Amino acid sequence: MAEGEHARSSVTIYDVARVAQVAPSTVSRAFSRPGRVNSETAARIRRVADELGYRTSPLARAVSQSRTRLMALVVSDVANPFYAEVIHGAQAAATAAGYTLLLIDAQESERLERATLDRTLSSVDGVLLAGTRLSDSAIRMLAKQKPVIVLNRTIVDVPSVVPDNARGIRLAVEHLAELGHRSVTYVSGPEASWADGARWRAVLEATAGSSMRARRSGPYAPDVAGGVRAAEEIADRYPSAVIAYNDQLAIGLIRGLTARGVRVPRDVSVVGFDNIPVADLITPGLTTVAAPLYTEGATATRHLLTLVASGQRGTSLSAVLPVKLVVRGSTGRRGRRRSIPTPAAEGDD
Amino acid sequence: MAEGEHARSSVTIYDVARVAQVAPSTVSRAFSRPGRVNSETAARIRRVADELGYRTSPLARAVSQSRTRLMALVVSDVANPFYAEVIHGAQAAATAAGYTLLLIDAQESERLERATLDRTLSSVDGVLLAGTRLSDSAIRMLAKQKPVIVLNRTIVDVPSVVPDNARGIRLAVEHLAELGHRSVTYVSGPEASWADGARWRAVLEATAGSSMRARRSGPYAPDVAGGVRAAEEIADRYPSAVIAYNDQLAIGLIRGLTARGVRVPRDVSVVGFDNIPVADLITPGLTTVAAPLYTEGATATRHLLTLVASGQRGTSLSAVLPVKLVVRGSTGRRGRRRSIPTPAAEGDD
DNA sequence: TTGAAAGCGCTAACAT
DNA sequence: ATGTTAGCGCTTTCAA
Repeated sequence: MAEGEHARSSVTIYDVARVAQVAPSTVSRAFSRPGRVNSETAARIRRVADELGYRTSPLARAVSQSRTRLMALVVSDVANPFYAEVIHGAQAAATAAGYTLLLIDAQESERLERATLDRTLSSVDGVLLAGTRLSDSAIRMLAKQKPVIVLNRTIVDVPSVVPDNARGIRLAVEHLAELGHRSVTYVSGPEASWADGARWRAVLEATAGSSMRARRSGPYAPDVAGGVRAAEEIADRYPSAVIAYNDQLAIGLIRGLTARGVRVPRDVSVVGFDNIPVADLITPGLTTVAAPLYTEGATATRHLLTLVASGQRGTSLSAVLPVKLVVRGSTGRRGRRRSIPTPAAEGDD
Repeated sequence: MAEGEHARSSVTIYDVARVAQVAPSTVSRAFSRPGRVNSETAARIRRVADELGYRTSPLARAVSQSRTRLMALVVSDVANPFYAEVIHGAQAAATAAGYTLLLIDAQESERLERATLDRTLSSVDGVLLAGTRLSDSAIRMLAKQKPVIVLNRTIVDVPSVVPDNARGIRLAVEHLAELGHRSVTYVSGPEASWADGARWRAVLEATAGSSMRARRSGPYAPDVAGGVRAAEEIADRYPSAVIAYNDQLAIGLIRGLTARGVRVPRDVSVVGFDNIPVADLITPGLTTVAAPLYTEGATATRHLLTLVASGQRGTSLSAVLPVKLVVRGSTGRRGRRRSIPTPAAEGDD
């Protein structure tokens, strides 16, 4: 091998076969179906393979088997801590099953997402859509070609994995009610988001029976900057309690509010959603609905691989994962409000 | 196609060839070397391909070309925000070059890393080692088989991309000196870490000429928990200024210190390294050396693909990326110390 | 510019 | 239990 160059073509199954004095197919069997070959022959083959430094070629195998042991994981922004946890779970489950992850970061661009997915689709056994810009119908089309699981969104005929949004929001609302709050504002995320709709509906449901009032503000970008903007908009007639679409929005909200002299939780209580790691690091700590991010990724992956293995399109493979409320410092008893001119219409907060 | 099943075998190059009335090889050319085929024929082929819904198979192509357009990205923990940024940059650069990322999360396990890499190696054109448990020699071996770039670490004969640790630390030390600090403690990360060694050495160098004293504490795990532990150990004779191995350690340190009644920055100034997004979200904001995380990922990827394209083992492709100091609230003037029994030996802090 | 044929590394179907 | 042959989808000689 010339200096400065990489190893040429690798050792093939034929090389092993020749040295081990067996047919290539036998070598193949020795590696894929060890049971179907004489144990002595198998041992000899393995020994020769080791000596020669033979490595099977997953790609070549994939071509002849049309089974790649690769799965695509699509997110809209890898750097988002929400996805980080999901990826972590997906990665672990995939590795455990002998699968490898193809990471596709759509970078918030539908065009890029389609293009990349298009290029990649034939190389994978299945697709996990953790964060996607694709329309429901586009996803249904996709699901006709390959096994697909969507995360954090439900689509007719496509299996999904979602956190129990309704219960999470209910827990949050109850928590606020216990603290004496009589009204809650939902600070919403992206308009088109299924999760946002689900959460807002849950707020309405959770407050319906009680004496709590629900309002909505937004939409805002589901990041810290979006939260800061939200704070600007609600600062002059801020509510006593807020539930934000997600943690990042909540964190931005707290920042923006604090910067304007509104104290959290003294003046306003803030609840987030997801429980990303930062929630515990900021001051005050963020009270939030803890979604099992890691588990979502892992579960979705397992379901996907089940689908792959069965070769069916099991739409019944959806899951709703349990959530819980993590109470930290950003929520507190409803206090006497500082005197701020408030529209007369609102008498109770 | 049976209901509930996925699409059978896809449209091949042969199907297109038959319908377009040309030889398969011509279709192949039409897609890979458009110049080498009559433009009218090419147009016809493209039209037929579109009508039939033909998609090239990257895998089959890879088998015959031994060029997969896949690259492996190895990290030790996807959920770590440090890697999140790096992955982001790598992903963007890879996509831009028509490459797809195979994400390998070693989950802090060398065994798992070796195993996964082993399984995957033949499927990729190159490897980007962003966070690895592998030994220098193991990496050199690896680099003999495929193009490799290491991040945040330098290894003889293997091209790398690292931030300018020395300059970053120097900036931090100068900043502390200007604030009146006369001594600095370096809270170190993992013992085996190249970056940790580099940073500690940089602390020594930066303080060498000046009147500053340097001490070292650790090693600690490079995460928030590690920082909390570090706080426990240094709390009773805490220094006036600290530089931590990385941001997570610094954040944990601040937490632990604060919990023990030591105020930051009033009692102790804390500087981190990396400038992960959280650094700006905590209270007080973390003063830190900003490493160009995204750029590191992108640069490393570009270098890797250059290597792949050249087919050479260019060890000269290493880069040291510029850093800057981001001053936030965690550093301040050295104040009068509260009376805490301090070993008499230390008179100046 | 195009076609025919051989080959990439591996697996599957059919023999023996 | 093993060998023989054909074939996965694409590319690459080599001729024409």
